[in-house]
Amino acid sequence: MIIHIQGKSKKRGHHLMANNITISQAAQYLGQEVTISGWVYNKTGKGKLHFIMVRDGTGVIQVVIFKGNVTEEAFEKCAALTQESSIRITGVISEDLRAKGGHELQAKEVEVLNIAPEYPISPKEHGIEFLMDNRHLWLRSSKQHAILKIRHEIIKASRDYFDNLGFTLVDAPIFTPSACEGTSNLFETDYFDTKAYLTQSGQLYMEAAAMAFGKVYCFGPTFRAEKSKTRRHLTEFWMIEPEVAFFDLQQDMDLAEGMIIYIVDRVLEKRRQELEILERDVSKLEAVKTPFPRIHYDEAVKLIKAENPEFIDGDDLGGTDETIVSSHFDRPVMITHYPAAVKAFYMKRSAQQPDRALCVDVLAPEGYGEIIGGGQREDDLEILLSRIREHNLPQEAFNWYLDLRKYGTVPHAGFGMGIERTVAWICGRPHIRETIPFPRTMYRLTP
RNA sequence: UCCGGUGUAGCUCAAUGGCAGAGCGGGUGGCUGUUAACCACUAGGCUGUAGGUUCGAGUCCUACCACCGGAGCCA
Repeated sequence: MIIHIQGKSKKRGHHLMANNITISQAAQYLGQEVTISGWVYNKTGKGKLHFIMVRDGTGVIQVVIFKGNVTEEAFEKCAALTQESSIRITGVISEDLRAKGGHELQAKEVEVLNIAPEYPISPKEHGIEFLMDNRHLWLRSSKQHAILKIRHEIIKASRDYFDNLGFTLVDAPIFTPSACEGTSNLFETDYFDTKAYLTQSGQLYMEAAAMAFGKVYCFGPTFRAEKSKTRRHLTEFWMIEPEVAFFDLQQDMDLAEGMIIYIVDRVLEKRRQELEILERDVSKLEAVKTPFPRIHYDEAVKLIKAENPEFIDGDDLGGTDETIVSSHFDRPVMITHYPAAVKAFYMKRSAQQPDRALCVDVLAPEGYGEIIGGGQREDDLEILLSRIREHNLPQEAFNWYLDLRKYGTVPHAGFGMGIERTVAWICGRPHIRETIPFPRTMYRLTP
C-alpha cells in the first residue's frame, strides 16, 4: 500500500475512500480506515514521532505519525502544525491504552487546510479580561465548550418539558413601546420617528397568548440597562416564560418545580461527560428531587434575621439574604407571598394577606440565587387599573393589556426562568458571563 | 453610582526608591510513545496615560483611563 501525506488540496479527489466520521464516533470504527476533520488542540513529539491532539467539536483524539511510515515532506508538514491549525486526516483507528480515551488514529494521509499563526490562548492560565477579549476563540476550550453544550441541553429540556405538556410556543416582540414592569431601566432605540425599548420581559404578551391558546411559553433574549456589576448580571440575557390560563399560584409552583426536576434529570442523563470536564459535584444535582421546600416570606425573614440582623422586614431579599435562605436546603427553595410593595404592579394580592403578592421566587441551591420569578396575575380590571395609577404608569400604553381583563378575564399565572443563572448553577460556574456564548455587560460589547 | 483592588514581554506573574526578570507561549536544534512531554540555545519591553517629588521612579504623590471583586437593582 502506498502511504503518503497529501499537501494543500493538491490531489483533491484522490483521497483514499474512507468514511468521514466525527471523533465521538471513533470507538465504533476500531481497525477501520476513516477520515477526521478538525483542529490541532495540542501537539507533542519525540523526534521521529508526532502526537497531534485533534478536536472537532465532538471530542478529542490523538493522531500518531511515525517518521518511518511517511515521506520526509509529509513528516515536515506535520512538524509545522501549530495549535488550532485545521487539518483533515485519514488513517486507521487503533486501540492503545497509552492514548487518552483508549484509542488513537494512525495517520496515513494528512491534508493541511490552514497553518494557524501563534494562537493567543495557550494551555496555561489566563486572566478573565484576556479570555473575554478572546471569547470568540475561548469557545474552543474544553470547559467553555462543555458549558455551552449543557446550556443547549437545558434549553432543549425546558422546551421539551413544555411541549410535552401541550404548551404552544408564542414568541414575544423584542421592540416594545414601554416598560413591562415599570421598574428597571430599559435600552432606548430610535424607531423611525418615535422611541422603542428593548424588552425586559415577554410576560404581558404571554398573558395575551394564554387567553388565546391556554398554555403558552416564550423563549428569547431580554435586556436590562441597569448598571449592575455582579457575577449574577448581564445586560442581555435569555428567559423562558410560561403562562397558563386558569392556573393559580400553587399550580404555577408545581409547574416550575416539575420543570427544574426535568431539566436537572436531563442534564444528568445526557451531559455527564461535560459535568465531569467542569468538575461539577454531581451529588449536589442528584439531590434535586421533589418536593421543593415552599416557605412563606415571613419564614424566610426569620431565617435571614438569624444571620443578618440588619435585614428590614418588608424589604426585598438581597444577594446575601438569598444565600442565607438557600443554605438551609439541599434543593431549590420556593419563597412565596413577598410584600406587594416590592413586586410588580400586575401581581395578584393574597385574599388572606392583602399586603402580600401571590408570587414565588425560586432560589437555586449553593448560593446561586434567584433563577425563577413568577406568580398569579391580577385578573380584575378595576383593581389592575388602580395598580397602574398607583405605580404612575401611563394607562394608555396598557390599554391592550387591560382588554385581557375586559374580554373574558380568568385567573392565570406564569413565571420566567433566567437561562444563564440556571446554567451557572447546574454547571457550578462562579460567574454567569461564562454561561452565554457572547456576554454583554456594562463594560463589554465585544466581541 | 458607591466601596475596595489591579495595570510590567503574546500570556501568567516577580523585581528594599538604585543594571527590566522568570515560567509558559513563539523561533532554532535534539530525541520512536508523548499526555500542560523533556533537554539545549534564542528572539521578545515607551512598566496603562499625563503630570509631579527625587541625584535617581516599575516602586512615592496627584489626576485620568481600563479592567477585576463587592454593594445597590434584578432574572
